[in-house]
Amino acid sequence: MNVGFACLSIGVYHNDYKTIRKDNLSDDKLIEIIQYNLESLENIIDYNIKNNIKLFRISSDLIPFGSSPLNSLKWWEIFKDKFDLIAEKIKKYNIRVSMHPGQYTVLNSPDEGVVDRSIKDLVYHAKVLEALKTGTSSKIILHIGGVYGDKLTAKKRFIINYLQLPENVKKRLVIENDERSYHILDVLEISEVANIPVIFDNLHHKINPPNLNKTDQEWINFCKNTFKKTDGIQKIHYSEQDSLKQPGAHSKTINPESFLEWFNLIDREDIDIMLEVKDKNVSAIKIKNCTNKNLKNQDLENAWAKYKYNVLEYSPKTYFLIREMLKDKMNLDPVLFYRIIDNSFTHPLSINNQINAIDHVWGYFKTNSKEKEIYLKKLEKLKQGTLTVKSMKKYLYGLAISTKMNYLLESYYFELI
DNA sequence: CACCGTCAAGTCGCA
DNA sequence: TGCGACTTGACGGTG
Repeated sequence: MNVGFACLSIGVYHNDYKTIRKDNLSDDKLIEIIQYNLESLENIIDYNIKNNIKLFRISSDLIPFGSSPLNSLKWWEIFKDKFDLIAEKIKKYNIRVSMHPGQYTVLNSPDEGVVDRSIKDLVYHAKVLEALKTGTSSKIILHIGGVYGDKLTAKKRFIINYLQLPENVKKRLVIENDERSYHILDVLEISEVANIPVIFDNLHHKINPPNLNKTDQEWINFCKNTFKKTDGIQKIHYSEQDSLKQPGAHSKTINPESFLEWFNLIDREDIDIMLEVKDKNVSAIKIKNCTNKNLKNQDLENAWAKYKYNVLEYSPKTYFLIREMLKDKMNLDPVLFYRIIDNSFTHPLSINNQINAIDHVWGYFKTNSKEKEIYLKKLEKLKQGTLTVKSMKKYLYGLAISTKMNYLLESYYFELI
């Protein structure tokens, strides 16, 4: 089983995607942004290699206006060297990459203009995966689209438009059940006719199930049959509901107990699981550690190094508890480890604890007396309430960047929660 | 410097 | 009929 995450990662410097508004668009600006975004992609691929993550979704934002006439650049030629370099890494480390066009790519719309733009968008996605020299197991995941008051006709229109797609897109396209319109049976029916692999999404399924009483395991095994040899091993999406938000909203983090309970029922090892969750790579590593039968103490030490100042900020008590726990190298319990950490984030924040964490982080910087003076002044303002914790953390983040303090930059302290 | 509204894409549910 | 929700960074304007 491989587990992966989508698009962005926490604790990776320069991993974001820039874009541009129509009003101030120019080729020069586009080139500048694409260069930056490819750098981000390479940084995340490097992160995945370092952390042995074999499944990853590339953001559609990689090339701004990638499928619009507003971008007429031959970016795959202009940046061929960079694409080749990233392609080599993806191949060498056997990372399965995919892409997932957003909610505005609707292949079955009754509006021809929308369909036309959607086809162009799918072609753009295929072009990225081709520029990265990936095989046809690198998929483009698409939802069926709208219903327009007549689902049967809308389904037929999806199939007709699908059949008109260029061959290189068809080879990569897979379809997924959504939380509103097309449940897993709808998607399997379309698959049956058009011969398209199906991605099962557990949360969408929970919210929008067909009128047929089957377990997730049964549906996942039905979907398995839609994957041909050239499609690679079966891929599914796993996410959990954010209890405070509207149905379908992804949780901040994955709860290992919930995941394992579900995963044990699925009872499959020959499967790739894409996690859809706010904390991205953090949950991917968490699930990797919780399912690793050969877990080493060092794995949890590495995980702890990234979490520790977040935990300290919320609960010094938990901070010392985990430190004690990790001293016992014989009894590794990753599920308990993560339960305690995640539970600490439910503690109310207190300014004293936040300042305590800030002081610990400050301890990393070997600074001159002038810088120390600036820090102490800020600290005083913080205590008086005239400076926010957010501003202070931003200041420390700037210091971490300028002093290349990788230990801090790779931690979750500046980003999580 | 921080914060807020607007923009851009397509669909659907609700006044 | 038309607006808000969904998403997210850019950007212009305000405090």
